Amino acid sequence: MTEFATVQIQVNEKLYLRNPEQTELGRNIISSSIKLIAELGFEHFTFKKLAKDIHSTEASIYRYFENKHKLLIYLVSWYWSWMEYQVDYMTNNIDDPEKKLDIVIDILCKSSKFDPQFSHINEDALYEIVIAESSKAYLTKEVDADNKEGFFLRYKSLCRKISSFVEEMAPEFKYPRALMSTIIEASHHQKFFAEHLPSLTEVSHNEGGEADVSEYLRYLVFRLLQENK
Amino acid sequence: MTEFATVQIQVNEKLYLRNPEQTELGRNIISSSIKLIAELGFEHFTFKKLAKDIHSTEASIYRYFENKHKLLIYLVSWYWSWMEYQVDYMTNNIDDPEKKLDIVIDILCKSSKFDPQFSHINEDALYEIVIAESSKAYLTKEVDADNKEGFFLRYKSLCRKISSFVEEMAPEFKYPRALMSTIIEASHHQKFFAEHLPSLTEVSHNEGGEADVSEYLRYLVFRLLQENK
DNA sequence: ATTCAGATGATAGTTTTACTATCGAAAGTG
DNA sequence: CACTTTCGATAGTAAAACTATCATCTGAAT
Repeated sequence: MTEFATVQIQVNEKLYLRNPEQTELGRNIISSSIKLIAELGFEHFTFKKLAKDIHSTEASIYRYFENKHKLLIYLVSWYWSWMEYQVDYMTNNIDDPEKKLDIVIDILCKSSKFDPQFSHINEDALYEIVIAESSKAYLTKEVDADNKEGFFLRYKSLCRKISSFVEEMAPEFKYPRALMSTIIEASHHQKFFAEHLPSLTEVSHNEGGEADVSEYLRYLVFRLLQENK
Repeated sequence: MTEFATVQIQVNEKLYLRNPEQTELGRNIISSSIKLIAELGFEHFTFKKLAKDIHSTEASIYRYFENKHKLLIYLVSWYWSWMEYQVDYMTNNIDDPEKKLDIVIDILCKSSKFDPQFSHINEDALYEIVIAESSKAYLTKEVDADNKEGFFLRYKSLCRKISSFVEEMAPEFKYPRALMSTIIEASHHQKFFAEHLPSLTEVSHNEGGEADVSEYLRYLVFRLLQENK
């Protein structure tokens, strides 16, 4: 624990049985699960493999998370919370909504490097998980029950925040929320397509070349909003 | 078998072990799996439940499909193939690319009623599956191998076709493929959000009221392309 | 120092899922 | 009528997804 003001990333308490941030084992679970899910994909990821990786047992992991789905929602929520913090931080003291949206797109596409300062969280691996697995967090039959529990508040909060920038920039525009959720989702699947199904997009996949996705999204957003100023 | 010219919906032969269209059991597998996946969600759907539903056995089902993931890809591919047929049919003899794109959006959002004429396929249930499960077909670690086998040709073919309309309408526009894949994906998740996470979109969820999603997508597409004529 | 609660590890066991293998009956084909 | 293909029936395996119990260790309260 440092004595510096640390960023507080908030996730819903109902997502875990014991707070993983507060113990060594908990932090090991988080950091190893990020590594393993990114590596194996969510379907092939199991608590048994996780236990083996951190030299612990399945039973111990079940004391932190009810099941791997809740763990996934936890990781994704953490990510949204972290994104929102970055948006707050980077748009602080900026008034021009156009500039703010520009920054948002950079953050979403990870074009900007922002020091994570979370030692046990591999941010790049977590981003990979968000791209390929995050939609599985809500694309289930339990979505309504999970939503009632507040599991998606972080996503909704981020979407609300960035759509408020849209409203500032283009008050007449009718679809700020829809556009921002479209942009968030598109930032993931366009990146996935670029890498795996390239004929579905003009966005190209260069190592570290995230500029492309953000260019596309920037074009899309500003074309749409400039008319509605 | 009728003697009328029947629509040929093509899916990759490697997706199945035995062609399900050619036997009674095969068609039962298809129609019941559509019903069950829509009802239970893909995660809770098993071959055991499917077998029970059609009064057959697991072993028999495994003679048609290697596993439930291939079955999902089969169903989704069938859907893309069917979409492309509808696009061909409905845009036939139409020259104006703007009009063609308008029709495409209607078809994607199912605003247009088009007689399926496939007795064993419940089109509405299949559409539900496409909305909530189709991205799971490619969001896996096996995506590159599956793509090499040609499992996603139907999606890519549809995307290629409708982006050619974009190119016709706005030859200067730089992202026809990306825009069309964005629109296809958005047509699903916006509908999902409208129903389950409504704060993520302005699109509203009225019974049968698909007009909303298509209105949003139409606005998006034509705003973007009208500048690039 | 002793006790006590909480956290973890070790072990074992259950149910369900995802398959694979074998066999025999039925049904259609040459 | 032989022959092949299809399907159902049954059984079995390996792994996944948990649940339960008990012993140990640690740190805090008394």
